[in-house]
Amino acid sequence: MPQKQFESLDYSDPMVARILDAAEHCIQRFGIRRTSMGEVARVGKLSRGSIYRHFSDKDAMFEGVFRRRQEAFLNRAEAQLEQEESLVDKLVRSVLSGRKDMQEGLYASLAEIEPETVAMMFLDPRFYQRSVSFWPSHVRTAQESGEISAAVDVAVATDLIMRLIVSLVMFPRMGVEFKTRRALREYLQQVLTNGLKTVG
Amino acid sequence: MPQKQFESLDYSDPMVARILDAAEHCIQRFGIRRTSMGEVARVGKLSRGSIYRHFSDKDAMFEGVFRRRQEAFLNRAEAQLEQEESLVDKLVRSVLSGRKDMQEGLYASLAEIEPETVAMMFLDPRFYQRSVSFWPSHVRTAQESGEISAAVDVAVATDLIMRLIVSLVMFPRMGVEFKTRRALREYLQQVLTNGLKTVG
DNA sequence: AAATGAACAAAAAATGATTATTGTTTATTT
DNA sequence: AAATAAACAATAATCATTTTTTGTTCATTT
Repeated sequence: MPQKQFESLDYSDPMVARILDAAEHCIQRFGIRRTSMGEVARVGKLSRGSIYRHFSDKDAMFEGVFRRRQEAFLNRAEAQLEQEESLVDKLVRSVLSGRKDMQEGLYASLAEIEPETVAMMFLDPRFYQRSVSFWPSHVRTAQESGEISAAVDVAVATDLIMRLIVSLVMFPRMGVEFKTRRALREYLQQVLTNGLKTVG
Repeated sequence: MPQKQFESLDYSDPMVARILDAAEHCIQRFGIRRTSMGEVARVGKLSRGSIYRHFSDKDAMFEGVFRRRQEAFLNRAEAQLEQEESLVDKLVRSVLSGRKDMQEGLYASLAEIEPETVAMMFLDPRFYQRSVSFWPSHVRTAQESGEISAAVDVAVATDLIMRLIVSLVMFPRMGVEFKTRRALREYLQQVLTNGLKTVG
């Protein structure tokens, strides 16, 4: 019987949920540095010992908070993306969701208190790993519908998609600012289907 | 007579050069936080007053160091890019130069001492502004040679180019790792000329 | 004219004593 | 069985204090 490689947290465990809820609440109020295990215990109305039963240390607990958030984000994204017909529309949706999450979500409030911490997270390649595994199925669907070429390697297509999304979320403006949904869609349409060539 | 909008530093002024040399030396040894104006003066064998004659404050001085570095980098890049025949080759060259600079240059040594500072710099959109103005002429050249379409807006093409370079320098691996020069070139060729379509 | 050196108050950083937090353990409770 | 509460040494944060640094000024030197 093979061992599980990546034992995921059981977010349905009510104790785990309570811990993460409390920890997340603390992050929003005080940031990571100024939050103690005692404070999390107080907020969650549980004992410090219980936290250490579920998380090896402080880092693991906070990592759990962000993992849960990201998982929830990806689940919402997955549902949203089902609604979209084309790969381009999926990208547009992802960029807009990503931007919203960055502006309103947990990262936004943490960025106000500890911008360097957020900056470090964003530059950590692991931050994007989970999202990478999200795209290949959508790529294949787009290949089947003929939206993109079946000859292009799925991993390569996924790579480009991720780079575009990450870049457009991180830097709303690079050379051009795509203010409207339409402008963003046009841009992504162009890049995905033609690169910098136009089809005559 | 119109006022100069962006008064650039006169790097040829020997006093300015001495200050920046000393400051850069200090950054490499101690980082930004642990470097004092007195230390820079000592290293550069000049008076603290002289520094304040040329730079309004500490921030401006360190900004000068990085501006000079970036200007030098762009000048070298400009020369290198003249050698390359195609836009794709220019991108490949830029990515490789960028990666080298990040691994061996001033940012690399600062990242060892103050990673958060470097992370903050990299996420600051201003960091890329200078480089953006670098590309339009190359885009037009590529349009004239027919490598990319003349119908695509120069600013849009520049935007894509910048996003690809920044992404590939910042994250050598996203979905795929492009280890060889050839693999990187193939990827960029595909993206630039066809997007995710293949030309039949 | 530009660089220096010294003096200065205000701000920031280093210091060291004090307090809080961490991660572990144990006995006790639910 | 899982959560709690208390105790514990080791580590880390806090705080008041001292020291350094900053940015400015001005008389002196190159």
